[in-house]
This record gives sequence, structure tokens and C-alpha cells, in this order.
Amino acid sequence: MDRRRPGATPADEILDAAAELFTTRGYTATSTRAIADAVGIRQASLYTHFPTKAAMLVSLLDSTVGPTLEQARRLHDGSRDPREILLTLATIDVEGLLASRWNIGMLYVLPELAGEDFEGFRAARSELRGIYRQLVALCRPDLDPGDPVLDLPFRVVESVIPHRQDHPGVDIDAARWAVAATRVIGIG
Amino acid sequence: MDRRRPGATPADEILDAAAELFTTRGYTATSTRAIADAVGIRQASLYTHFPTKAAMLVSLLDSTVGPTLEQARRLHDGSRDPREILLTLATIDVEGLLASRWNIGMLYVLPELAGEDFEGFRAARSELRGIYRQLVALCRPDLDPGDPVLDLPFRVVESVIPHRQDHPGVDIDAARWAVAATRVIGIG
DNA sequence: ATTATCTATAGATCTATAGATAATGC
DNA sequence: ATTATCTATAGATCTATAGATAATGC
Repeated sequence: MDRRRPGATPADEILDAAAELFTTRGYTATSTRAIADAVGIRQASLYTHFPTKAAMLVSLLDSTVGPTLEQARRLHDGSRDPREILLTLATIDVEGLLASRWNIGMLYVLPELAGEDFEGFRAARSELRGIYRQLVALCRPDLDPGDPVLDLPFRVVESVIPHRQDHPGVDIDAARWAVAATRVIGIG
Repeated sequence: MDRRRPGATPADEILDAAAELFTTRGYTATSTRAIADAVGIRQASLYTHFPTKAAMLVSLLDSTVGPTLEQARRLHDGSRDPREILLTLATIDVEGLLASRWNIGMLYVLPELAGEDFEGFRAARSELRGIYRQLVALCRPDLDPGDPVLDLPFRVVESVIPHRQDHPGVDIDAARWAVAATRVIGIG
């Protein structure tokens, strides 16, 4: 076969190539031909595995935000100390953003995600952000509901994305980043 | 004339339209025809004012990072308390990111900026980040040079970009955001 | 006379489909 | 027999340029 990309199936190889190109060049700027070339197949052959180019991006987005959102829902149901839950969630989230060989979080900020093809991802990410807000509100009951501090841990967690972008190849300690993300609300 | 966009000159009108479209749809996903339509001129007429589409983006990037970088250089030369300088810089930076009617900071994270047309902007932003790092190092002499905490104030400042994106129309207090950006390093 | 805008278009893409061929599994 | 891949291409873009026309300033 002489496959050029990691992945158990041809679809996985395509997703690996798409992840590299979408994160480094952008979504619209990456042609389906470029993806096919990176995999080592013909452009038209992509369509055996994905109905559209957008479906490739949706698949990448879902496989990243999905597991984190599931964990967040589970943690949120527990009755432990909200500060402990928040720290655990932040650690899991940062680990997820560091897990792939490509900086997959870059996909989250693609302007093209405003399109209707990506409504599902936007809803999932919005729910995750809401869970962060509720946890912060439990830690800081004094805060006004409109206070931007409620969003800060989520923002610090996701700022590991540009940090990784600016420091390629440098190892990042997920637990330490998560501590900073909780400290920003003025606890601990 | 019946101009449809704010701006003293046709070039400014074009930049206003380009800013809206680049920030909301992306750079490659925005055609020169779409920009021209938003201004109310013909697609080819854009090229009287800009030699290429990339030149429009370069102009937008420079007019945003330029003034902030100048201020940062000036502040950095002063001999005041580094914590005070850091807070002032963060406030100016956040104000700059909130100043435009469009969320111009979204341009900073376009994957297309990896291209050679945007080398100048990347260098300017890298210099700004370096000034933040030096100020943080003065505030926290105990930190290792490789410590990611050195980058955190810069990251929190720039996280006002996705925050504004997720809360369109909501006023953000630049001074409070700047305080959070300095607090994240564990001082004050 | 000079500048800004226009129409028209060159030449190079782009995504997705149609239909043929090769590979695979019963 | 079914699936994956291929070649070829339809049809719709895209950026930038050429050259004509209209508007502006001396």
C-alpha cells in the first residue's frame, strides 16, 4: 500500500493530512487536491470517504471537542469541590489541546466556522464554555453574571493554542497551565 | 458619491469592508468581488488603491499592531515600576483590540498569516510578545526563562479577541481585563 | 492632463460528479 | 459482487490585467 500518513483507515489518513493543512494554511486556502497529494491518492478519491470537504473539518472538530465535552458533563454532575472540578476540567481540556501531533485547536478559531456546516461544533463549544462559567460562579459567588472573569479560565485554557503555535516543538506542562487557568479568577 | 462605508478615502472604505469580511468569513474565503460589492464599486476598481488582496490585509494588520508596538517600545524604555508598565501596556493593548468596529484581532489568528506576505506583521507581533516577556521577567525574577508563565499576560490580553467574538455587542472594560492579565502571573 | 472607475477577459484555479478500471471478499 | 480508486471533466469560481470611458484639477 505504501501509505504516507498515520491512521488505521484511509479516512484516518485523510484526516491526518487535512488536520496538518487546515491548521497550518487554513480551511479555504487548503484545496482538496493538496489534501489528496499529502495522502498520496487522487483528488477525486477523497470523495469515497467524505461527502464534502466540510465533512472532513466537521469530523476533526467533533473528535476534538467531543471527548472533552463528555468529560466536562460528567465532572459537572459530581458534587466535589468546584475548585477541584475546575482544575480537573482545565487539565483534561489542555491535555486534549496538546494531544494531537497537529495543533488542532487552531481549527477552533477558523473564521469559516461561522458557516452553517459547523453549527454542531459551535453548540458543543458553547456548552463547554457554559460549564466553565458555572464552575467559576460556584467558586466566586460574589461575581456578577455578566462579569468577564467568569470566562477567564476557559480563555486561559484555550490560549494554550496560540502558545503552542508560537513555540512549536516545546513541551508544555498541562497541569501547570491548568493551575494558571484557575488562579486567574483569584482563588488558590 | 453615495459611499456605503465609513472612511475618508476610497482606500479607507475598502479597508473597512475588507476588515468586516476578513474577520467574519476569513481571508481566502473572502473574494475581491465580495469586498468590492460591500464598498459599492466594481471588483477591478480595488486595484487602483491596492496592488494585491494581500496588501489590504497587510495594511489592516499594520495599522493595528503598529501603534501598540510603538507605545510598548516607549513604555519599555522608561524606568518606572515594571508592574505599573505591564499594567499600562496591557490596558493600551486591550483598548487597541477593542477600538475598531470590527474585531480586528481575529486577523492575528488567520492561518494564512504563515505566508511570506505577512512576515513584517509576524515580526512586529513577536517583538511585542518579547516586551511582555521582559516585563514579566522583571516582575518575577524567580521564573525560569522557559517558563510559560512569562507569556501568560500577553495571552490573557489577546484572549479578549475570542471573548469579544463570543459576546458581540457587549461592552468590555479594558482596564479590568488588563488587571486580570497582570494578576495571572501571581503579583498584586 | 491626470486620475479613478468601468467593461471585458485571460488564465488559473476550485469542488464535486460521471463513468471506467482495478482490487478485494464471498 | 462489491468496494476503492482512477481519469476526465463540468461548471463555477478566483485574482489580476488590458484598455476604454468618465470624472477631476490645472
